[in-house]
Amino acid sequence: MENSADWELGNLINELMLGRELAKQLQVRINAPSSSPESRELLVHKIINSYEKVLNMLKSNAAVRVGEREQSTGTTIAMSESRSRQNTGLAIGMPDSPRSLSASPHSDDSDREFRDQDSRDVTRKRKAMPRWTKHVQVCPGMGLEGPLDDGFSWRKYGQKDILGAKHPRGYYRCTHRHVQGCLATKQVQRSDEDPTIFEVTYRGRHTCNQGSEPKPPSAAAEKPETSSQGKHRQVTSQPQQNQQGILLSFQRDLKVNTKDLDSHNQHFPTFDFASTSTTKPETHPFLPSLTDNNFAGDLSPPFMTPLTSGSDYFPVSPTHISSYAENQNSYASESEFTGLISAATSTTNSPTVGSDFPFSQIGFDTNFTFDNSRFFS
DNA sequence: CTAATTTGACCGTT
DNA sequence: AACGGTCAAATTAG
Repeated sequence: MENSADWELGNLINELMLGRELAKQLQVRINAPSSSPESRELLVHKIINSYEKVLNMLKSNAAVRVGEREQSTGTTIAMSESRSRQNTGLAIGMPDSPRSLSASPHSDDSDREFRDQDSRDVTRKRKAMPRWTKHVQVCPGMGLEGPLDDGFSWRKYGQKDILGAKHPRGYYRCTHRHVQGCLATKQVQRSDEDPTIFEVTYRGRHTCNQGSEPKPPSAAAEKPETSSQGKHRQVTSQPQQNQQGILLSFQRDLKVNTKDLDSHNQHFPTFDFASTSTTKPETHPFLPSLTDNNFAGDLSPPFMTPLTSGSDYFPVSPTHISSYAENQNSYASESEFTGLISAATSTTNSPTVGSDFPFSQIGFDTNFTFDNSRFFS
């Protein structure tokens, strides 16, 4: 954790220096009557942005700390996902209103009375469960395989249209829930702005021993969205790799999520999850390294494994941060926290980091976080 | 046949 | 009342 802290500190300093620089420029222009009001305005804008970035960093940092503290005292907090409702304007117009015309003659109103306490119980337990979100990005080119194969077997138990979200959210629970009482659960939601990104919210930790029953490596995929006709199968997967392996691939694939940034994403045509087969092995034809995707299956909340350890929040928001800032504020007010991780299936194309990363000029070290083993001190 | 998914209904929370 | 999460009957896949 210290490294990421270092990194954040570095960013803070960089950002502050940038702000100072901008302020100086502004000072110069103020004294120079020749400068246009527009340029001054722009500078002011930049300065404000700079401030906001810094504040966001600090806030999220504080949130992490609070989270850790609460975790260690036994009260778990819910780390909620962020729904960035702000659109950068380039969303693809995917006409999906999954079910609107369903008037199936299928009423089920059975006796739910005796189920009541039980379900209440369950939900209460649920509530106390840790929850963390990770952003997973699939690689457009490779299309078929879902990135969401995280090393566990999930069974879909529901899908819901979420208010304001363009895509429905899929609900999954551990396949072995009833056999082993594993209460792990996850939700998968495709990002609005960038369909290659999925927000995967995990909840609860796997208590099942998935590793004991190895399945052949599968390139199975999930397709959170269901077109009412297309059937799909979903995920089943092999046991976890050892942590080191995970760590390595994680390290390699880690990306900073700059959600609001990529308004320039070219959206590939179809992104057809539907065609993915499932439970069966099917090693991926051209992507032997597929298993790299499995890194964070049981990446449990910060307190469980070093990998996520609170450092998974990268409040990096380049140039336009307006919407981001807004979200940040709402986290703060709700005292919630979002871990944002964008992990790509391929290192080869990473639209997010790099070119437009603002700090790069000041020497941004891509190895910043996950190269140390003492996350938890 | 068994197992997984789909999908409307139910229920707790906000 | 609306929303999000879950349940479970019906359906589909293997």
